[in-house]
Amino acid sequence: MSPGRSYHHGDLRAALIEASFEVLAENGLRRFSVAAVARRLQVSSAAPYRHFPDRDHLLSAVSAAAARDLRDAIGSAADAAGPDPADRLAAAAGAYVRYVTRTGAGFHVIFATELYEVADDARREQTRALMSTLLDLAAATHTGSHEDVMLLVEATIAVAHGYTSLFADGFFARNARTADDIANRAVEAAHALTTD
Amino acid sequence: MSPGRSYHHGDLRAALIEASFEVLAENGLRRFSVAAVARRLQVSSAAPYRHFPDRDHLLSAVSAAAARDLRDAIGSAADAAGPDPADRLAAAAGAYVRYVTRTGAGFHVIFATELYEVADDARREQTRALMSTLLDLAAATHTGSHEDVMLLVEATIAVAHGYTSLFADGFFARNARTADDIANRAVEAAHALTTD
DNA sequence: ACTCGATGTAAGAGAGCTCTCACTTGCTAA
DNA sequence: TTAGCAAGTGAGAGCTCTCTTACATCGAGT
Repeated sequence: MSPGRSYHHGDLRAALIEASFEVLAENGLRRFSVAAVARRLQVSSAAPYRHFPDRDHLLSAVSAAAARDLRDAIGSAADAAGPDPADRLAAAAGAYVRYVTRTGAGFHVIFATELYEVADDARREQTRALMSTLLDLAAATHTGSHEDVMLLVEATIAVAHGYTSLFADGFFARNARTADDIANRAVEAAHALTTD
Repeated sequence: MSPGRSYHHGDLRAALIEASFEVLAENGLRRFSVAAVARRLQVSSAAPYRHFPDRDHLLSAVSAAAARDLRDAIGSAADAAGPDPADRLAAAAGAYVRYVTRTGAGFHVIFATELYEVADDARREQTRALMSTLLDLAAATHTGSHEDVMLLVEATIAVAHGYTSLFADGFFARNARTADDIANRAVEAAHALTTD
């Protein structure tokens, strides 16, 4: 226990979620571990289990927080993009790249298969809201069936997630791209989806 | 050791690479382990180390094999798509989705950051050849600088990889998509990249 | 002041993984 | 035929991880 901090942490639960983002950003989901999060906060490796019954419930809370923050980021980016519906949807792709390269928590975390069995109403609500926001942005671009709108959302996410994932895996390393470069290219590619 | 098989395997090296694909397809890169590959072949967990100095060198060999097979798959798909250059490049995206959903070994494996330090000329050559094939397909779609061609290849890969990655993470589970559905949608989205 | 519940710790069981080491087996070539 | 070597094996060291258990500490309410 470090001096200057009391025996009790204060808000370890929130701190665990925050530190989880840092671990995800540094190590990726592949090397995410409860132990690493505890180390980062300099608490014992048993401490997290006071707040989450197991690793997957911690990840579920991270997923919920990521869905909420990502939705905010997408909303802001869309508003900044102006009134044109196609611009607004494409801006969502850029926001996705920027958010996920910064935090490490993208759709692969938010919708991770290991969370399917975790009962967590907060997470369900946040992911629903996130999808709802994306569907609204897509629906504004053209009149189409609900199915078509969903397909457009999924295509936009696929573009954004593809760029992000390849960037995280170092695929663009030789070209020395920055996250902003990649985000801009994702915006451009996403835009192409609505003008074909 | 199972009866009917001699003490020596015959070609354990090749079998390890093949079994690695199966482990990747089932568990993903996240849960890939040398031990799991050895178990699948019913050899001792020490046996793989006769053929590969460490886990990363095994993965590097898998990467080389994946790059070679993926290049073949892309070449075949392009030829099947006919003469139109845009169709041929888009077909590569579909081939990518089909190959990677089947084998689990996509660009996240082929260009995995942990392989950057592994000296493996065979892998370097196969990845170079794969990129070369993609660059040729992209170059045929329009006259542009080498840089522009590279951007188009990267965008195409991003689309294909995004769809594949989300599919693998179960994002489309509720829509009950098959890999072929996803591949067709990737082709369509990739096509949009060349007609904007 | 005192108790009690919430939240921390230390210790460790049990599992899986990477990789090593000494030994064994069986093919190949002299 | 037999020596030598490539390629197996079993055992296990050493690491990290998840999660549990028994105990310690602190703050809040009586």
